[in-house]
Amino acid sequence: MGRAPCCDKANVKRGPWSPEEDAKLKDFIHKFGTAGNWIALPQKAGLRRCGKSCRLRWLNYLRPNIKHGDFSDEEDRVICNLYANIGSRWSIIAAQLPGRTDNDIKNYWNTKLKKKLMGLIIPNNNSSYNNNNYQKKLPYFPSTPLHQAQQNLGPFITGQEQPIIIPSAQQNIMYTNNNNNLMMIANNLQNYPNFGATSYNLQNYPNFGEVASCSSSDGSYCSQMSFGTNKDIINIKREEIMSFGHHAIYEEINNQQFNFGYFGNTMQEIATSCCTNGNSGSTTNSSNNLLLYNNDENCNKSNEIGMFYY
DNA sequence: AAACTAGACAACCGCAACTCG
DNA sequence: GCGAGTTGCGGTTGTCTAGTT
Repeated sequence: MGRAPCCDKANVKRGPWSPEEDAKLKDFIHKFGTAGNWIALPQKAGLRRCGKSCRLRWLNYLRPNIKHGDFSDEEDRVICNLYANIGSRWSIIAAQLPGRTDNDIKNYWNTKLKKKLMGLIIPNNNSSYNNNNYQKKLPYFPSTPLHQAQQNLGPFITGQEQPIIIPSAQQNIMYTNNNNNLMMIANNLQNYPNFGATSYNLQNYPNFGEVASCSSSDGSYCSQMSFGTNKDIINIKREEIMSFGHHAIYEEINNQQFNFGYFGNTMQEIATSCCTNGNSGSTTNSSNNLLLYNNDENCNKSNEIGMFYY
């Protein structure tokens, strides 16, 4: 025997709300509030609706101070940063954007923002390679099935396009992987044109503008990594990072730990840390390639997510 | 002009967490 | 501590509309 339904579906109206229903619900809540019980509310208010439906309609559209319409650049930035950090926790993200609802943000992300970001990050393999076009040198950062990943990586593998060169001596690379949003950051960018290019591209994009930076007191190496927006910068000292298990970086939000990224002095170190944190990374042969995969629940390499040369 | 398609967004569903007796 | 009822959340589906064929 399953759970009892929350309402009698046969006698309940579904679909879009009419202005009359909206007015009834608004009027009732203004006069009596929700009385702490959404399930009983529709009957009291004279609505042939499910209590859950009433709650949703009120929270998403009828309550005061709801903001509709286009999202601002600042809102884009907040959504992107939070999504990169905590994933699809829409209610937490909505809490940071006054007037916006979780449903609104979820729809916006799924229909617009995600595409906007992917369009900037995935290289367009159809156009000719141009040394001055840094977009073409960006690492491959998609959340795509393997076959599509291979398709996109094809030109790199076959040598039709230049691979991304990451110096093996590269220090303090940070590789973040949160719900398939990936980015790669390195310190001493001025010494590494390719990473400088990556950073340049990301920083030119307002939503990633303040995502991350490395700094040190003497500039010789990265002793501290910052991650976040101006409002919410998290500084993690190198010693602290290295003291985390497997070089993984965690952040606590609402008493829950979220994986924040991986840290290592070499790509091998990053691969090792990825392996122990839900992904797997491997170095292949002597050509200094690094392949990263998302693991499925059985720990099989199921989804190629990135390929880097160094 | 009709049929079709894609995008946007509103609404629903199922499940887990929470509350309270 | 337990269980029923309720709420909150995130994924998914449904509906509407504008654009295209």
